[in-house]
Amino acid sequence: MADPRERLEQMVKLLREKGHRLTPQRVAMLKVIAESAGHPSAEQIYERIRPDFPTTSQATVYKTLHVLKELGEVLELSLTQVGSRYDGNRPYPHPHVICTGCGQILDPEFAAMMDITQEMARQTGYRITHHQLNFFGLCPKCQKEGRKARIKEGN
Amino acid sequence: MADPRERLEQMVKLLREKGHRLTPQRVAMLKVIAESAGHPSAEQIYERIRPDFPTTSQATVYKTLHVLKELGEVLELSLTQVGSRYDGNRPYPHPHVICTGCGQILDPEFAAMMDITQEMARQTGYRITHHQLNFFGLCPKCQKEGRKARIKEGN
DNA sequence: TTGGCTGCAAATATTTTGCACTGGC
DNA sequence: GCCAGTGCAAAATATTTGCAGCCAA
Repeated sequence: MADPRERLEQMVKLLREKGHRLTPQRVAMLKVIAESAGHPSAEQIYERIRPDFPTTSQATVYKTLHVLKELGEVLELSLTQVGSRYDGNRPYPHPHVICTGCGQILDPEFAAMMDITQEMARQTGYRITHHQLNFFGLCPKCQKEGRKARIKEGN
Repeated sequence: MADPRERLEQMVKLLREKGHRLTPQRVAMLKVIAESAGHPSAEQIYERIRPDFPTTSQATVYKTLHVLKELGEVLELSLTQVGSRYDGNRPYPHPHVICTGCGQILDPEFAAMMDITQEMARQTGYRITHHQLNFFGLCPKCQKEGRKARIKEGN
């Protein structure tokens, strides 16, 4: 994971360059996103800035997330059964491994996606712009504790 | 694509075996699913059986889809921006290539997913049960017509 | 000064659920 | 006849939108 301070500065700089305003609420959000090692939901981001900005609304969180998505500074992980999660550290398509027991999300190493994407483009004639690759299963801890899947992610 | 008649019989047989009832509405749904070359939404299935069963409700469609998912007879393709699509012909995880211009969905050939899944399991210690792999881009036709992406599928 | 941003509320869209009634087996 | 399935409506979820007032630049 990148250094949170650097990451924050990057995002601040880009927002400025693109003519977006840096309100205190927005900066607070950026901090949360830059510091999150995991994959927070909009709700979680909201809860984390609420202590400092009690009047903040979810709408503001969603609106800023939308801006950040458009600028390519966060990746939205669309998980139907759980809602969206946001990754501000690796804002480009990459695989995720998701525990259906406890909800933990990992970012495994996997370099071959570019080749596979090209093969798909060749096979279909599509001009492919992005992808999503998610694996679902039980993490080691949930296996040990005999936990059952709560999230039934279909695809 | 499998022969629709055979596919229908398969599903009918399994529902019977598992003690599910075969109501006329349900059989109509099974037919639609077995005959669909594409990836219909719940709504589309609903619209297709409505002429024959005008009082049918969406709830019934969703409930039957749920049963079929549990029996492993349909694959649910969770596309956040468009809602879920259902594949009754290849009810196991496989890649999809989705046109963000017109919504067309293809099922390309790709054999290596098992190996990749094993590699992910090895790397993370997860017991992986299923996955989703979607590619987004413009189909040849939309490229030619200069169409722009309408669906902005995140990941 | 001003237009982007905020925050509240209402709207949207999709899927799920409760429940009385019906009909498949 | 029993009970799963149906159909209507209401609920639950998650996200988006409208708009009046505010404030970062």
